[in-house]
Amino acid sequence: MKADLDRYAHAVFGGVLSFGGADLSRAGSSVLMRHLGPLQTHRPNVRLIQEGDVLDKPRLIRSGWACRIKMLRDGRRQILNYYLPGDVVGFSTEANQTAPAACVSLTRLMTMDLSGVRKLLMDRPQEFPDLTAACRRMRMQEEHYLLSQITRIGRQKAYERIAHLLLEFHARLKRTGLSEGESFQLPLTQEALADGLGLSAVHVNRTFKLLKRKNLIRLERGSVLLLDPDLLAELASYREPGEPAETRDSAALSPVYAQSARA
Amino acid sequence: MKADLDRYAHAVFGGVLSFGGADLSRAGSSVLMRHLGPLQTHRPNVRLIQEGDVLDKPRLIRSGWACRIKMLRDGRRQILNYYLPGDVVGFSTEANQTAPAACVSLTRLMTMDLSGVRKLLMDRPQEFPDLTAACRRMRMQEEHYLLSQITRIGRQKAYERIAHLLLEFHARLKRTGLSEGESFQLPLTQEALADGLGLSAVHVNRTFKLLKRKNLIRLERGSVLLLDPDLLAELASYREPGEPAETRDSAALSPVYAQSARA
DNA sequence: CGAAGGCTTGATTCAGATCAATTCTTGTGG
DNA sequence: CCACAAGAATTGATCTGAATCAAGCCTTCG
Repeated sequence: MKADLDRYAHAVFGGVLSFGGADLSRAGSSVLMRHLGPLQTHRPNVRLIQEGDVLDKPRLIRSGWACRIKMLRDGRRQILNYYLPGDVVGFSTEANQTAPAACVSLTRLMTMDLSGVRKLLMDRPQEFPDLTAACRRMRMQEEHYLLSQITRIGRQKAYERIAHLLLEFHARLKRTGLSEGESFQLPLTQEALADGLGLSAVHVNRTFKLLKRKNLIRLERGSVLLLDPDLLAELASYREPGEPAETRDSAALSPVYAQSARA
Repeated sequence: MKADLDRYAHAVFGGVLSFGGADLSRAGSSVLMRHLGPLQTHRPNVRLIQEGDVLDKPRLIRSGWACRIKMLRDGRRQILNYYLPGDVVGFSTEANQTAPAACVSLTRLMTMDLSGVRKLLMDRPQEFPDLTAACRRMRMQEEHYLLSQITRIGRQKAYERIAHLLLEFHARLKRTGLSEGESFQLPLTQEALADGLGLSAVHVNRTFKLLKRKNLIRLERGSVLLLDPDLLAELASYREPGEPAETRDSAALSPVYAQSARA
């Protein structure tokens, strides 16, 4: 049991707190281990963090999915980002920082308290350089996902959004060892996807149908199989984090200004 | 001229690096002053930072507007966030951090190099606690704006998006002293707004017309007057940063789970 | 003055929302 | 093990907000 936990924590943290395949060292991982709190279970659709809460109780997600949300007055819901197993919610190494948005579980969830790790990193960060670096990569990751989210919902079609998000999920799960080849478990309802994608649940359903008809994906009992990841990536303009953009410099700007005179 | 610059820098930095009205101290501000690089001018629609660039050349915007963008293969453009006078672009206190997105000028721009300040904060942060704190608030701000952006384009109607964004601009300019009562200069083309709002330029134009017809705003020669900020805020679900959400807890979740059994 | 970019407006189309059933799953208690 | 209740998923019909296409019309500004 202890050994099992150990292996798991290393895998998860190596994947999630690392960026671009760089793993947490064995040492860092075991430091982590010694400061993990007990496992805790949460029901689906429960608020883990309220908007405005002080971020002093970070939690590592061991299993299940969560997200951050913003509500509009009339009940419309926007999911800002998703948290997958291995992700950390409510984390900040700054004192008194508050949550800019609420965090809720989307499925049944198992989490572990990370307050101990947080304390370590706040009190003597220089003693844990690789944990500190991992935190930094984690923050960069999160910003990357937020920017992707904006691009998806701002400028992409329904089928592009879905393809793009599925590719993101696949890549993230792969890094924590939770995918099997080109398939993975997707425990979200179509409504939860819709609220992240800026679409209606009905349209998510229809777009799934379209992607299935085109032989791009297969869906069965909560699992997704990407039948043609390259084509999907192509049609969703998907890029792995770190993968450089094609530099069509002129296209980025109004054509007129591609050359032009002084300011 | 020197005195003028001094005053300006204090005002701008006090506003922008501070959060919720807390100003940079006179001391911090003057430290800053002594480490500002020379003024530099940039034409409109010029790339200041490429995606992937190392973030070692932060710049303070003295005048003009900029933004971060993501391009899709076919030329669609999504503006991720806007930078206003007083904002800082390309800033990171971490070594070797790279830009997750390109940054371009939207108007003619005047900026000042902040590499000196960055060096200070990386080498001896503890000597400049209020600058360090200001950086933290700046990061929080930026995340707040990204989350607002997601909510706007994900779940709001065109008129809500525009109202919301105008209110955000007004609040941000007010903090740097660049608004006059309920009016402010908006030097963006409707296309630049459209690319941030996930709309077409034509529809932005029509929605402006609608808001004018409803006597909610007035537009003239690049300036915006908010005729009824409270009503605008109401209909756009706009909240000032820090203002708590109404806690309609049940509405945030599927109705069914408002009470319910064990996990 | 002239040209270019930006703004405005009309006409038309279309992607996606909404409304309304129906069916499929899944978990539950008897 | 079965019946059933509650969500989910699916599908059809219809509506609509916003995109697109296409002109004109203002403003700058060199």
